[in-house]
Amino acid sequence: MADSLHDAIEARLEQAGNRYTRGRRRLIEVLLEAGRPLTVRELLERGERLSTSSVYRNLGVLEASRVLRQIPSVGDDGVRVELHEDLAGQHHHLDCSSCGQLIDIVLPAEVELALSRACRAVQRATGFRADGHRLELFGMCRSCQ
Amino acid sequence: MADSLHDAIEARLEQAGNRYTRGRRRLIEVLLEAGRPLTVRELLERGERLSTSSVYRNLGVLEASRVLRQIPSVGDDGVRVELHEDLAGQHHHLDCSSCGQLIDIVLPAEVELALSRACRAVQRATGFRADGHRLELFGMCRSCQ
DNA sequence: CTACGTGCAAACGGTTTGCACTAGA
DNA sequence: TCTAGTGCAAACCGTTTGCACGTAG
Repeated sequence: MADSLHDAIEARLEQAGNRYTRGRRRLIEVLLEAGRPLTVRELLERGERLSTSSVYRNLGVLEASRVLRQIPSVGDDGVRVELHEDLAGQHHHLDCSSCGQLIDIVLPAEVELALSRACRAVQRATGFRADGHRLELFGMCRSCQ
Repeated sequence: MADSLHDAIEARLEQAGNRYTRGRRRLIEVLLEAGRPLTVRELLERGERLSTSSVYRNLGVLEASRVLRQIPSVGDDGVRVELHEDLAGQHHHLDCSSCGQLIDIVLPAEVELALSRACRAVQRATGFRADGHRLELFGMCRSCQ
């Protein structure tokens, strides 16, 4: 599956003047295998031959090349990382307050539509140029209840 | 205005077995005066006689007593703090990618309604018990454009 | 050859903690 | 009086950086 995904990633990197090196590919593959946002710690644990500093540097490069996205978190386990929405499809997150895990969800089209309209309304009303939005539901996942 | 707000805060603290001390009151007043989410650094700069460790400890207490809320951020300036939604009213945030500031916004009731319905739909579909939601619009504020 | 990428170890900085002291009921 | 709260300084830990080496083009 998805050699085309790697091709798209390489294209974005090269467009930004960067290479799709082995280390960067390993990082992406760990992320794809997980199928959910991972912390840097999780990336390092799951990936072979990933070093801390290169992971952080590559997060910067991959984010600037619009391949990845960093998700802020209140917890003490640092930033989480996922594929950019252009590559992974538009989705949002459930944030379990008990186990701290993020779970991907896709909202009904009508809700996304309402959100997009709200963004444009805010833009007209406040002058804030909204490039995107993030919705997070917090609560407790099925297995933690 | 809003002695009743301080009364409500005191009630919540006492319900959780804590006191509404001077330090905690000073922290709340700095936050009220700002009228937007503040970082810990900003709290310390604006407040007289606030010490780092007490601020962090009090954030924990005030959050556990449902008086405050911490907002995660990707930036390097740490967590941001605002009044709990029960006290401040339901609202969301514009996140300027240039200056990093968070701006409060209130969404049209119809959008909030759609979001609430979406939460319940997710609950039925996935078993995730959603206690609340957070929407963030990112882009660039009027003065940074 | 030359610039980009990598790994190690040290530095950095936001947050937490140990401990002695203070204040509120 | 007695427990909760506070301030200082040190510890902690996620993240960044300097530097020497490796690698792709």
